[in-house]
Amino acid sequence: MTPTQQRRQREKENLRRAILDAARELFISEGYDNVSMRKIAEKIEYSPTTIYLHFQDKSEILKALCDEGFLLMAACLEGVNSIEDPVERLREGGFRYIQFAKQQPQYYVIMFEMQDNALEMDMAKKTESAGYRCFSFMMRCILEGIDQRIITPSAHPLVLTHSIWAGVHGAASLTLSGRLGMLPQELHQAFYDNLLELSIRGLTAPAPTNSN
Amino acid sequence: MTPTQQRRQREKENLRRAILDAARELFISEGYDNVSMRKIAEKIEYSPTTIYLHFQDKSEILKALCDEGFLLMAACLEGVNSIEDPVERLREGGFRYIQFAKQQPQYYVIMFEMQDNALEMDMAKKTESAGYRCFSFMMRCILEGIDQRIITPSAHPLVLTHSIWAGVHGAASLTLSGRLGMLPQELHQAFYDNLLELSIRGLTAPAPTNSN
DNA sequence: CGTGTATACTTAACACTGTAAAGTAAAAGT
DNA sequence: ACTTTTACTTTACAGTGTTAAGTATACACG
Repeated sequence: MTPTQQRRQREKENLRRAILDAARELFISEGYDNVSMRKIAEKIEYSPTTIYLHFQDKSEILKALCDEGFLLMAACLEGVNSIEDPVERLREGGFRYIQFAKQQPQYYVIMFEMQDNALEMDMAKKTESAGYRCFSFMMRCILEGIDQRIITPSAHPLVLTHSIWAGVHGAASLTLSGRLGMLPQELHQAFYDNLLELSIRGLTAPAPTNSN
Repeated sequence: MTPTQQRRQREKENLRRAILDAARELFISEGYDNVSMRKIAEKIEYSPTTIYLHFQDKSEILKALCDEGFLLMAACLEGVNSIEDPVERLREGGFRYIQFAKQQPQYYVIMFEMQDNALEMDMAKKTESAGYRCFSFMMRCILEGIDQRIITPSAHPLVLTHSIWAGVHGAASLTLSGRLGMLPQELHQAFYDNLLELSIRGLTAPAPTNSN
């Protein structure tokens, strides 16, 4: 590849980066639907159609930002890897998960709510993706907990992990969609605490007596 | 009110009903964003602007449908009121909650995902709304469980109820947004079972030893 | 019965939207 | 110096939510 081609490609990547930055800021401050290609174009001082030379359509931009979000979250979660006890690590990870959703609400919405009819993501396949890293952080905690006989292996580890995930995601989702109206402000933190406490208590409780 | 006025009002309500029916079917089959006022109008064979004589704007239609959805769900949940044991009633209610989300995915999306920048809902205030009925179904189970000393009152009942809600909503939300890709199909039911089992085990486990 | 008013609805228009096709100007390769 | 490629823009289309103005019809009343 000639030096000129290298430079050209670099410039191309720069513009792609600029589009992503502009789009992220706009999506975050105005919401996906309220941002038009024209607005993004205006912000980067190019014509609207130029964007289509770098992204197939509007939802492709969203998808790229989604990946970015998972990268951020993965870094956030993996910050607690120093905690020895896998259960306490899981609890702290859960807190951070919810905290991430609250601190980066639009990122979280981008990652989980903005489907835009095309975001299948099939994380199962790209096991090296940031999204998978978030998930496997949780699963590692659970596997270690089972290994150390702190967590009761009452179901397949994948199932246990999804149960925990459902809890924290549910809390995040309810919070972000403003569905916590029936819970007084001063009980919100208690809610997150209790959710994780209940989940962990469920994980660590002795195996069910199976009395039915 | 004269008979003529009565008839007129009846006709008005009929048209309102027709708009709602058309919108629901379209929203459900094409997704909120892909349905235009013009499409709804075409379906009911009126001009687009006529709709504005019955609803302030597009999101008002969504809001009305949202209420309908909660009414459906409330009926669904309250169908298990015959179960004596409050904990088993809660478990079955949880199943039905998730089942409702899966059977009426677009209704569920209408109710929880389609925010449209204006759906505050402040359920706290309209305590007689169907949405509140769904919530209070869950809370009643928990209150009874505490009364009968089956459930440990480890936190404010509102907090406990929200924790349970977060779990089932999380499961529903992950399912509907296609985020269960890492979980093999044959483990999906196990996931729902386990989620409720964990939650209930958390609720019914003895009070934490508070050893820290 | 005839007339004026209120009601229900439509037409036309505005300012947007995402996106495709065609055109242009400059840089690169030969 | 000339041709081709590349990067970008202009123009245009078909669609959007919504508003303002216009129209026809059904009603209430003299």
